[in-house]
Amino acid sequence: MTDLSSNEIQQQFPLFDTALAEFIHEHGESKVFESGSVLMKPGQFFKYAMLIVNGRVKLYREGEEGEEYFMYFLEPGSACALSMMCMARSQSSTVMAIALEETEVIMIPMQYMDTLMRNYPSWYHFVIETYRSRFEEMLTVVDQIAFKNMDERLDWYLKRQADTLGKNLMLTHQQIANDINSSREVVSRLLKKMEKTGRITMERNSIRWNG
Amino acid sequence: MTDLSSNEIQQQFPLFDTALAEFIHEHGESKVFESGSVLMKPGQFFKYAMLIVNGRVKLYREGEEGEEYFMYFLEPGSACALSMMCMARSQSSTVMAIALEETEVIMIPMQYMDTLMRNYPSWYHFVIETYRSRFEEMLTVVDQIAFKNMDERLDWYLKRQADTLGKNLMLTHQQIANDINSSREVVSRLLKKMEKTGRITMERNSIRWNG
DNA sequence: GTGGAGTTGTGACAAAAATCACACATTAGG
DNA sequence: CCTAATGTGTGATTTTTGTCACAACTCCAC
Repeated sequence: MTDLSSNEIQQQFPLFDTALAEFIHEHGESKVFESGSVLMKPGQFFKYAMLIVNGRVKLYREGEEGEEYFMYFLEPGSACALSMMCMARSQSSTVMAIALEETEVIMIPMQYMDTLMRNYPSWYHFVIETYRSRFEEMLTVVDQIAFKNMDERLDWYLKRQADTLGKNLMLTHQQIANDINSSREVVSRLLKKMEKTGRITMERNSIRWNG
Repeated sequence: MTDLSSNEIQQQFPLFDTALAEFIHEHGESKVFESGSVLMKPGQFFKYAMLIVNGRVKLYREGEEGEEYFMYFLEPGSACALSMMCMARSQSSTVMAIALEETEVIMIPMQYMDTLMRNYPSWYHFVIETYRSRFEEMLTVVDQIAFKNMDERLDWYLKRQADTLGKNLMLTHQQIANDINSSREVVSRLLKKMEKTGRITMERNSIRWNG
């Protein structure tokens, strides 16, 4: 039983019909993740599908030698595609998800997946849409790293951050470098250039995106 | 109505139960793509889910300036995840799929998706598994381009080619360079090194993978 | 205040990859 | 057999990115 009423659920997830919202209200479990806590980590086995009600989650890929690469954010009203893929524990490395703020989640136990799929058409529409949008997002990530140079990738990275986190980005150069798998010095220099063109304004520990 | 009997379908797609195989036999349409023909191209709108019965399909991403990046192969017994996502036409660039050999496909019209999802549990298990495995595959692609140098990426590329196409790879250096978005000279030099270590053997127009 | 940890700026240099400029070999087609 | 097209090898150079070294600045804790 979730903390949210079925009405509130339907409001957050507009694709759900009333019956589905009620089912989820009945069988889902509410959970709150503290800012900074791990929702998902390499090698994990999933027992729940996770729906984000509130807050913000960052997903990134970890390499074998501890490298990182930022993939995308999960926002309220979306679901964690990976949790729904009911993945078996994976190979060497997989995906890391951490809460950027206090994040409220509805956890739906795996055992209900069949029922949901069979009896609630709006559920599988939601599932398909979730997969589709994440897949598309991954494709744009591939585009960037496969085809673009650092300056363009950095620009794109900042744009995405600003789109979901707001124009005032509390990020150090080092954090950015980690997210795009570059080095602090390179990021510093490129940011400097971007400041000259007026695309950003820099302060200590933060960057303002001017678009 | 497909050319294949429901028995043959079940044989190719072991996850399908008998009822599903019959439904697909009934409502699917067989189609053969010539070697080299395009199954899917940027900006396309899908009316069918595609199941690969025979042959081999190569999927790659196209960049804005005509760059390419090889993503993965579709093999018999698998489905095109993208076709099943019922995508709306996409942005600037998306995915290209071409047949490497004569390829036999079952096309299932989109209008049956709801029925299939609702009444054939083995269908959505298949769909989920298709998404999951493609997503994982995309993640490994990201790993390579984000974290690895050209020599490792080339090695990984050749390994994958050998895994699905066999150890004798009919590829020119230029084709390889296109697939991994590098240049012919770089590929030539790296191949030379790999030949010295015995990992491959080179001939004109082909490379033998020795593992 | 003082000290120290964390952040940023910058030059010099190294490494990886792309590009340029050819030479030369193989093969297909007349 | 000759020629043109295609494929391959290799040095030299440039561009891009990563690395190293170190200075300077900010801020918090003591």
